[in-house]
Amino acid sequence: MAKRKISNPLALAVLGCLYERPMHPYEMAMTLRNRAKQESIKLNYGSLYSVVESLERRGWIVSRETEREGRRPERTVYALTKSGEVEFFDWLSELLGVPVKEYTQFEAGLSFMAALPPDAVVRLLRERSDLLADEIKQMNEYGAMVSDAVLPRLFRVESEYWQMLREAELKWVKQLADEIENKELSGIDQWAEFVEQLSQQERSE
Amino acid sequence: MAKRKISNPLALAVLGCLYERPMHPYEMAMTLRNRAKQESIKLNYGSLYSVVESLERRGWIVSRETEREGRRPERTVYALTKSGEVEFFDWLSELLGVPVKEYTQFEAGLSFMAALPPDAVVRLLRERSDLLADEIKQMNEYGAMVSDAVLPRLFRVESEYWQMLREAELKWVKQLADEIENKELSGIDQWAEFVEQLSQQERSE
DNA sequence: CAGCGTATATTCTGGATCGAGTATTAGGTA
DNA sequence: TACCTAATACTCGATCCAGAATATACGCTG
Repeated sequence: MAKRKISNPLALAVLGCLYERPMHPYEMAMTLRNRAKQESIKLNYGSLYSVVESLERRGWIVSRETEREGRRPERTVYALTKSGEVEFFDWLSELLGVPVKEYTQFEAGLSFMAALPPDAVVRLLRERSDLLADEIKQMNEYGAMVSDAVLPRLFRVESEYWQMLREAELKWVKQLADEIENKELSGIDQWAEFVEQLSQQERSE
Repeated sequence: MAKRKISNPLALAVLGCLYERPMHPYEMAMTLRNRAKQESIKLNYGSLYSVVESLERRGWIVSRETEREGRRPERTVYALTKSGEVEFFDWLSELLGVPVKEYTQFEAGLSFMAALPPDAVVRLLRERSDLLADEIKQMNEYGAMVSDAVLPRLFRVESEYWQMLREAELKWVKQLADEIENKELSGIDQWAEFVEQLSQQERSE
């Protein structure tokens, strides 16, 4: 599984938009926004235009025409090519079929958790739990608002996935906080003195 | 919560290493490798040196001495400063206490799932399940090998977290595949014809 | 002891990425 | 009608970062 030459998920979104019909970049951005896809694919204008450029270099999309309405800025409309369609399906299949390791910020934090005193960690994990619970509540409220008639589940599985991950995390974080508090975590007895020792060090300005 | 000036998690790892004792960059890399932290924080040499440089520019670390053993390449030893220690704790606390949105590849794939025919999606999700199950099995075997005596749980919570996420995903992916297969997903009746329609389009070379 | 792979330690380069900036028009309002 | 804000559409520049390249030393094998 060699690394894809273009790996920014935003490029997949561009291919996905053009799979439906030709568009200019700003229109793709609007389309993604309207469908709430920017919740699952990071959209920023700088990246959008540079990604479109590199897709064109690869020959996966072609610029069709540059139109202008009135004296608004000129806009370039792009269309998907045959090879672009192949790449789209191929990439999409790989994303769905093959799990890859992703690095999360929280994981990085957990890696160095032991540098903080146990009680501070418990406090932070509780704070995280609360914020996660809020977020989940909001997602539920929003989800209840959007009925199947408006947007069938088919088009919002990605947000269900994300919500599921957050719920799983919430449960886990609560449990970890409890385990630390109840001193059930192996290594916890050395932890406090370990932290104490390290905090003695002198630092230059 | 303004964006951190240096946001690469590898920088946190550098601060974390130097919190223990002064080191040169290559030594940090080895330390992280030995503790299997590169499983949760992406480590690559190019980034390591550039991150160290920018930490120095910020004044969070200082270069102490450049030594050389024999005629091996010269190496620069860095130490944490007071402000670096402050940044380390501050950053670490934020990572643990405040959940942030992260964009995963799979989510991006799910966002455009509807572009593939239902049966293809089911096949891909089953493939993913199998691979996830393998991965989980391997993590379990590895975890059983590493006893608490060797490496207390305190120092491997990050891998437990990751494993938990994968297990949750596995369960969810299986369920989604079943729902599609049993046509329980709302919108599924239009799906097939929607795909059919789009696939009719002509593409330039 | 010549040769080869691996470990040590860092630098270099070009492409990716992000946020901020620019310019125009449309629409609302006081 | 002059002003303000929001929307439209894109561009620019600075930084970030991955991967490859470089250079030396060590240890093993035949």
